[in-house]
Amino acid sequence: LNLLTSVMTGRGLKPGAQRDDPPNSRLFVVTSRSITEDELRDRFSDFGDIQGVWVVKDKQTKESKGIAYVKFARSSQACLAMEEMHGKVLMDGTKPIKVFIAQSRSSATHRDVEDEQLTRIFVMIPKSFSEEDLKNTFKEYGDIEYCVIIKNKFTGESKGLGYVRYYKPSEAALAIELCDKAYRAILAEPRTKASSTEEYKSSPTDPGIPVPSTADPGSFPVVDYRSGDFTRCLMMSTRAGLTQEQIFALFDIIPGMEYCELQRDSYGMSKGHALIRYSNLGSAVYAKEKLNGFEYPPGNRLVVNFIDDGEDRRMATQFVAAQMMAAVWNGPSTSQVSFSSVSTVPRIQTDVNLPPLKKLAPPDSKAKERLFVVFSPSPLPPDVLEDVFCRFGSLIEVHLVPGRKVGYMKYADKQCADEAMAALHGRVVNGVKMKVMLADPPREESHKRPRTY
DNA sequence: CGACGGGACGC
DNA sequence: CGACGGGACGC
Repeated sequence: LNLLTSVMTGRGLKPGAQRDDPPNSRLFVVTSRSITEDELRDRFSDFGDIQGVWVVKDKQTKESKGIAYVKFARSSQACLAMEEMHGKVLMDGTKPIKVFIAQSRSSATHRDVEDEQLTRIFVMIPKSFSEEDLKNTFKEYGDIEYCVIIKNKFTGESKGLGYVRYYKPSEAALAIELCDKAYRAILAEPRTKASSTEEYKSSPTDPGIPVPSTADPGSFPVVDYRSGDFTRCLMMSTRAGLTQEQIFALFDIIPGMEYCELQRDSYGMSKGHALIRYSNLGSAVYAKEKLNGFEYPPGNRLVVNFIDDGEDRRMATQFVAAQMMAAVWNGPSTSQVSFSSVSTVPRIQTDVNLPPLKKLAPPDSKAKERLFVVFSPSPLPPDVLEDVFCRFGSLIEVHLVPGRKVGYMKYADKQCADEAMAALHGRVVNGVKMKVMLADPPREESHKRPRTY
């Protein structure tokens, strides 16, 4: 009964975020001071289920301040009302009203919520989806301005994530409300500060602090090569207008460069960054350490980061190669570096008599069995785990739980998984003891994520 | 003792 | 410019 009362009057709601539940379902309306709540309710009720109307009034005089809030049950309703009512004259002789999606109460700012932030959604899609597939899937909710699938920049392979830009906020809201939950559609964050993850994974080095070009030969930077953030590919950013040839010459100082390309826009102008790939991880690690923060030309600091090239992480242990290079490195004059010693470093040290490597099962294989692995004292790198756990056949993938000392091994074949467990439980690999058990079935319910409509 | 649930584009 | 009230459940 109380719930019903709250819904009908818009009162009795708990303070804070509850009032904007679901998100973007409340309107901020700038009106003439003579407009009443009843008039607003009357004019806005065509667009959806109104849960409350409130005209802000002066504490003393009780006069309207010309501001009102209209709460709808759904974001799509609020958006539709905004689209239809913004600019309307509610009463002769008064100014046209302004209608915006209200900022959440907790929001610090009072800037208007832009349509820009309300028309683009972010979805999870099958890797096999083309942009055309994406468009066809989401066009039923409204006209689409464009669709983009996030792809690996090197292989072109889809990352299973996409953006859909609608023309109207109500369309994006409808898509989020109505599309299959498997797409996990949410409003996209505005694309300004160049994404989170890729940058997040990159150098913790403060770019404001110049790094001397010549590191002391004996010491090697402390980096956690187990984090899986290292690949052979680097991204170099520069503010100065460097040429392809300059960049090539710079990164070619480190042996093993096999690809170097200055990125250009459609007019052939430099975009201020270049992609560089080395033949091995050690070279890439070393190049990053040497050239990130390097001033070239003097006064222009280069920024060099790893980028995910989507390759497997099998070569991660070649990290040791970087340390060896550091040891033998004598500066740019030394152009030949022997890697012979590197190849003799054994990848895996274990008390297990390991079968030979076997191919992985296709990534889309159905998991028939999962192993739960506990590491002590710390988890092994994923590439080492893949190397070890693939040898019993049918391994689909290794999954480490971030921040924990446990992981899951997915197998396409039960027998293979059981053999791996029998062979590896209680054993030690590279000094890490492993418990290998059957994993509990994944818990089914997982719709905990708050939805953004 | 040790449990999974996700997510981001590059002017 | 134009941004946040009224009222007071029941573990």
